[in-house]
Amino acid sequence: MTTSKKLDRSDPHRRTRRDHSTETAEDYVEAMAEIIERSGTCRVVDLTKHFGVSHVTVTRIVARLQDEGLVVTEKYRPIELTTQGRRLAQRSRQRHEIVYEFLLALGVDPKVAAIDAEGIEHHVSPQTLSKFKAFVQR
Amino acid sequence: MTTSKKLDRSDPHRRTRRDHSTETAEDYVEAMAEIIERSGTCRVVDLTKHFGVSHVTVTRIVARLQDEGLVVTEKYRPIELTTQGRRLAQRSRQRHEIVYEFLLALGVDPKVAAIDAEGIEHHVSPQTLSKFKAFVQR
DNA sequence: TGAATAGTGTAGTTAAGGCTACAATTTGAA
DNA sequence: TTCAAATTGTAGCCTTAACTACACTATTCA
Repeated sequence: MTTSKKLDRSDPHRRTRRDHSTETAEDYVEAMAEIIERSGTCRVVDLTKHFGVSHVTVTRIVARLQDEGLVVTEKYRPIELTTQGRRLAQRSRQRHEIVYEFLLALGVDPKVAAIDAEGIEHHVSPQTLSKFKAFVQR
Repeated sequence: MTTSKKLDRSDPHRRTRRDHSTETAEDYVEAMAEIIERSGTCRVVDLTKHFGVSHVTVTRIVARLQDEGLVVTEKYRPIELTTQGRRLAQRSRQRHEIVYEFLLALGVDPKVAAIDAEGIEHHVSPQTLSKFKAFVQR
């Protein structure tokens, strides 16, 4: 049997871990979309500033995102989002917004809400998200 | 100036990442406390089953937790929590419970709430947590 | 008691995400 | 136009967390 009780029991944790691997992608395409919207183009240095990490880290993550088909870029050139990347960015941003607005609606301070939303957004299922949305529009 | 706008801007992300490094510790001591409560002792194999990972992964994480003073163990012996470990476990469990109950109170299905709570609990600030608690006791 | 089996430990690999140091390219200003 | 500064790339190292394969210890039951 592949579906034993033991496997079922570990499912929530597996889910948690799998989410981790997409968090970075979501954070990055979301940031890129914002930066492009604000300034026209997105460069490694913009992401370096945005995330507060070294340009090396940014470069490597961008390369991975290109492998995954979310962005397109060439050496020493700005980074562009693919259609797929833009779609992911939009979904991520919407989710982020809802979580943030939800925390505000709960009475959390804007600064704290901003920090918590960053961490929480990646772990909110569609169902929970819709509950958040309904609460904001109470 | 060490507190430039750029640094402030990246603060939320830094916070998110720092949280990551303690998530595992919290998950593990929380699981250990439950297992010890339920069965008397906690062994590597119990954590292996609980998290659905290999015993090697568990062993290495337990070694790290021992370095951090959260657990005590010897070769081929059960794992015990230190006072510090027990304190962390209790705090983690309380927070986990509050998040879970909060999601239930919002109307999220128990199964979905269990999954989301796993992911969310590590990213909830004390302030947000108190809002959650207040909402449950509405 | 003395294997089989269950449980742990160890070695070595992979992948992500972090870093510094140094090399290469682009760009902007004198 | 050319050279210095800004930007990006590359090499190489660290840590965490995951794995397989194999070695070792403990336990159990025939």
